Amino acid sequence: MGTSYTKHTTQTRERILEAAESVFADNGYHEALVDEIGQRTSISKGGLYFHFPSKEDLFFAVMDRLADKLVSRAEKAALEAESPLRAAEAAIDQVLSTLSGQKRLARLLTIQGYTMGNAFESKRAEVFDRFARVIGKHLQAAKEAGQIREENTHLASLVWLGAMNEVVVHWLFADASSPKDVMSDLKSLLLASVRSVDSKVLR
Amino acid sequence: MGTSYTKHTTQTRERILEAAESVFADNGYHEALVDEIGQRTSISKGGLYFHFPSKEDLFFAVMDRLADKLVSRAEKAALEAESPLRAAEAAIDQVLSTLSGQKRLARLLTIQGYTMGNAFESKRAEVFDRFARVIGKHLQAAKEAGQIREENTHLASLVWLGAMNEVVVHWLFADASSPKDVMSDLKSLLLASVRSVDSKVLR
DNA sequence: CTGCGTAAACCGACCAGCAGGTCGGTTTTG
DNA sequence: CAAAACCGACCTGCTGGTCGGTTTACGCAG
Repeated sequence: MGTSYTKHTTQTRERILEAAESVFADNGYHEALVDEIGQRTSISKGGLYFHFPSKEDLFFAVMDRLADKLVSRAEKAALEAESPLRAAEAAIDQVLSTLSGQKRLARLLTIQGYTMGNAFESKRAEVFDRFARVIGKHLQAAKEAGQIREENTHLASLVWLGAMNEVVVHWLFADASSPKDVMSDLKSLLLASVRSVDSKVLR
Repeated sequence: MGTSYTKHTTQTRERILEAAESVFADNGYHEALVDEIGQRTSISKGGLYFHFPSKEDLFFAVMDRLADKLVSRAEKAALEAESPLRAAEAAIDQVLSTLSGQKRLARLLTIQGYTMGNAFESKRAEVFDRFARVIGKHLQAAKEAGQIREENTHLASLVWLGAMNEVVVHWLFADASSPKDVMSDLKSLLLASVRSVDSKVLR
């Protein structure tokens, strides 16, 4: 129960979301054509609109699904860490290495997400906030455990998130080394930004 | 010499750029109407298209102009600093406090800039790279002066830039405290990320 | 100073085509 | 057989760009 969707419907929705994800990732919101999603799915436009009321809603659904996947991955990775600070580290590690292998997703999340105009603003905020919260939660714990110096863990989580984002974007644009390759450097920078001066031993 | 534009033409161009900037900032690329730029300028569409070959070019020109302004401000501020690290600090300080007072510009630079779709990708890269380079230059100098620990100054500059960006975006979305108010916290985070462990005295 | 011719600057009604969305009808499912 | 799922030709609003024509600016000759 819970949902009253039939199995078939759910499957189809999933198929559509999958295709839509790749189309949006390739083209960005505006340049993505509903008809192309139709083609890649072998579902007619009418069929598509039976499942989603509008292109916009479809896009939102795609983003939500994506965020769900990544956030849960990150949180799962964080669970296995042996200290709060390590957990925060593991979270960004997970996200970054996932994106490293999937340029398309990375594009969708960092760049294409914006291509919608004002309507997307709140959505973008929502998705990024979810990530920020994951990081922030662990940083807060790290602070309480005395692992870090920084007081303003919320700000610190923004910094971490922003740094990740920029590294990914730079990789996408300048196709520089993949995020995975700079991971260790990046992590030491971010750790240094919050770590208490005398806690090198701790970690 | 140099340019063969008449004074009149230059003035008009400037007027158009000004109006376009605000229209784009308010609505993002796609939702911005050329006609509205016309209205705010009291210049007909034909007149607009006499000065700029397309909406896209106009947008690019706006972004370039904006980047010019900010970058030169940042570099000027950096000149007056007494050490490379301070210079880097001054640069981000300048940018952040400028944007603090102008939400519109901030939007244009951080969010709306993306709303173009694929065509804008390289432009975005260009603009952000200019900022990254300014920061990177001073960080590099700081490294050579032994002020910082971090080896990878290029990565560090991305981190700084990304952090700034995210702080601004978060401010815009969640209308949290203005960047100016978190400046000092932010700066200590960023400084900590690169500073050599025993250089507290130095700065 | 005046008139004039040329080119720059500007006008605004019109065009075109794209793509999101609709809808009456058909097929599938249970 | 009813409802859900799907089809795809068609419609329509929107907006960037065009273009023939008008006005303004300006150098120059009379």
